[in-house]
Amino acid sequence: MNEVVVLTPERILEATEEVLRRYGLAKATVVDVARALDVSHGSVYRHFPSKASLRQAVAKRWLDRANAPLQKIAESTGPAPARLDKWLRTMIDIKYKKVCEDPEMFATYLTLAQEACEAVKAHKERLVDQVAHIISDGVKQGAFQAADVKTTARAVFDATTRYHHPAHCDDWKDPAKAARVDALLGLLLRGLEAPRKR
Amino acid sequence: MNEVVVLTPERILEATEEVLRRYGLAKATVVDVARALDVSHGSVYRHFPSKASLRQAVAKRWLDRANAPLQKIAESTGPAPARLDKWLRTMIDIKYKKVCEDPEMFATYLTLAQEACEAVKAHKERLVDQVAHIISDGVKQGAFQAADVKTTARAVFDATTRYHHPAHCDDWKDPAKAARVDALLGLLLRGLEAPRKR
DNA sequence: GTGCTGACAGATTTCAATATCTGTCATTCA
DNA sequence: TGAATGACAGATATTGAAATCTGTCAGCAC
Repeated sequence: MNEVVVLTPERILEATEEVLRRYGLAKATVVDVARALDVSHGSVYRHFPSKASLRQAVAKRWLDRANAPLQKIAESTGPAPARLDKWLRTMIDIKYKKVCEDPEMFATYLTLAQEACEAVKAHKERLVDQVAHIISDGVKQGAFQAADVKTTARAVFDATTRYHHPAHCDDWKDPAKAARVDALLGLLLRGLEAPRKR
Repeated sequence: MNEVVVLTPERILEATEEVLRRYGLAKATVVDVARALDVSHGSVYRHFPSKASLRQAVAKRWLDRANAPLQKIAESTGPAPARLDKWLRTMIDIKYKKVCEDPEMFATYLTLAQEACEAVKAHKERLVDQVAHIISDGVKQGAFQAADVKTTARAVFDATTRYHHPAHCDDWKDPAKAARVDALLGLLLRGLEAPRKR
């Protein structure tokens, strides 16, 4: 029963992540990936048309993994204000933990993400939709006021940029971060709960 | 009356900006600056101890210039909500115009600012103090609610990061920007005006 | 004396030769 | 027949020698 191990896109992505972790973004080559899988580099090109597309696929995988827990919170039930608070704090935490536990890999993913900016745009769109979903629930529950849910969701997402956008990750070790996040989320939630004028 | 033109720090900074504009950040050398002033490069080192300090001084000048109009608004009188709105929109506009009218020079200043991160920190502190000043007026006027003015000011500053931090300048040409800024500022002002719970 | 110069040492950058990698494809192997 | 190979051309990265720059300082000029 000598199972022949077939070369799948999934296995290639796995190996690519390993190579990126080991060699770093700048030094990782398609030849390295092929070597890790014990195949010729031509075989890799049978599954991915270019090195760029391989990198994109790695970035996409990473974004999908980051998305899953947030999706879950967005789709849960209960009072919207607490849910939005939790969703935002979870997003902030996910990013923070990622950068803490493996800063080099975080930098790698960051660069990959910049290259795959279309995938990032789609990812952000999904996140804003999740916020919109929560806010929409909040409006139904009478807890939130919002003229345009999607626009409001985007405003909330924009307002927290400093704590989830990787460009600001150097600031995340600020010891006053927790207090600043509290102040920011408090301000936003009060803004959502407030009656709109005119 | 053959006035002898003396070499001042101010003249050196002027020449340095000119050299940066002409050659770009990477290629600009102290020798170039000296040549532009028609002196030996040793003379430049009489006024600035190092190339790094010269760059820092250029960055500082730039930050100070950007600060002036905002300071004016912060110190003016009248209803705080409108003043805060104007202050934030002015800050956003200043950055936007800078990046539009000369993107290369903006990139240059951005790198200089990263090097002179202490000066940037001080600059941001000044800006937050201006926001705090406006919010403090708002509280006195009964228009705003704020437990801790400085913390609230920081939250407002943080919340607008996406529209004033240079890391996001690529997003500033988004045609929906104006609408998104409106939504964000509206949300923040409602949050400031809302009564605090508990 | 004060301010500038220009020659210098060590650090940094440039440049061109060399090595490695990306992406293709005719050929092999099961 | 369809996946994998490995040799290849053109693109990209590495390397080390040469050129340039940074920062210092003894000496010159006013």
